[in-house]
Amino acid sequence: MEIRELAKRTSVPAKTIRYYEEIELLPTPKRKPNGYREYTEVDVDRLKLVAGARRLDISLPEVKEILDLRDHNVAPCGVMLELLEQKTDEISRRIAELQQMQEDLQQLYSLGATFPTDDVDGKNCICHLVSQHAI
Amino acid sequence: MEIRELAKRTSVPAKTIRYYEEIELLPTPKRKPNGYREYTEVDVDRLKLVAGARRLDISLPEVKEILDLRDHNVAPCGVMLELLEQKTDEISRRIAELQQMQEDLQQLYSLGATFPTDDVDGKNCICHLVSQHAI
DNA sequence: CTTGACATTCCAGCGACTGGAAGGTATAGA
DNA sequence: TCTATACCTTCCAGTCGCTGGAATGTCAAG
Repeated sequence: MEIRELAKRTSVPAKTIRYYEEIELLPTPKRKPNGYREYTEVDVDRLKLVAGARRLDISLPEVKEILDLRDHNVAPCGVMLELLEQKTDEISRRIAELQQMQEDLQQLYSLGATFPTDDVDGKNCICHLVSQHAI
Repeated sequence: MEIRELAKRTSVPAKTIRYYEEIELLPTPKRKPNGYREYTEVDVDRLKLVAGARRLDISLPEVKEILDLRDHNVAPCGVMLELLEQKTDEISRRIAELQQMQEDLQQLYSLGATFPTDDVDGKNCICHLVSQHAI
């Protein structure tokens, strides 16, 4: 199949597929006589793994690690499990950060909404509150 | 004061201050006879606003918009309030996304943990589950 | 007189794409 | 046969918000 069909079957843009090839995440495919890339079901499987991992916020170097194991006939399942656990932790931390930020924003907003909105920069300005919003 | 003190008083690295100057977020400062940048309290205030806004995940172009209003003696409080509201929405959405991802990860993990970890790529592999993790 | 801690400029890289230009190819219809 | 279109190819540049590093200059202390 040509790049377009691979793109369609994996929901990965053709442009991104070429990029993955460039960074050696995908192997260089065979070419048709006209120079077009030609893919097989094996490529579909490989790219689906990449796409699934990306959806779980797994980085390209991490995906590459998994694929490299597979390419050397080593089962990557252990590493993948570790990775999923690690991502879970990272995302928990990120959620907590965002929730804190959410609180800060809402507090600033409700305080700022009580101020006049025509103070170019006195103390009665939401901007002043933002300036004071230190670590 | 020199760049190092401005950095210290705002917790913004000197490197970042020069970068902000380059993208015209901060005005080009006066120079001492030796060529060193020289800052005043006005610069401290301005940079504190930038730093506070950044901590609330407000983008540099958005901060620039605020500063441009102030530079033209227009009170930016209205725009700032809108921005805070908008950020709150964005972050809510982001949190929801991450929570969904968290669920997906945990589901995959608990299912994958019941599989053997030596399957190079049959169906009994966490990697296979990840591949199937479509949109 | 040297050491160290600053300062300056400029260039390059991160991550994960994405956009666009310039050109080649295949197919369908007028 | 011409042309429109919808692909394909390569290569270069840009996104965002910094950050690192090299090469060079300046200044104060010991």
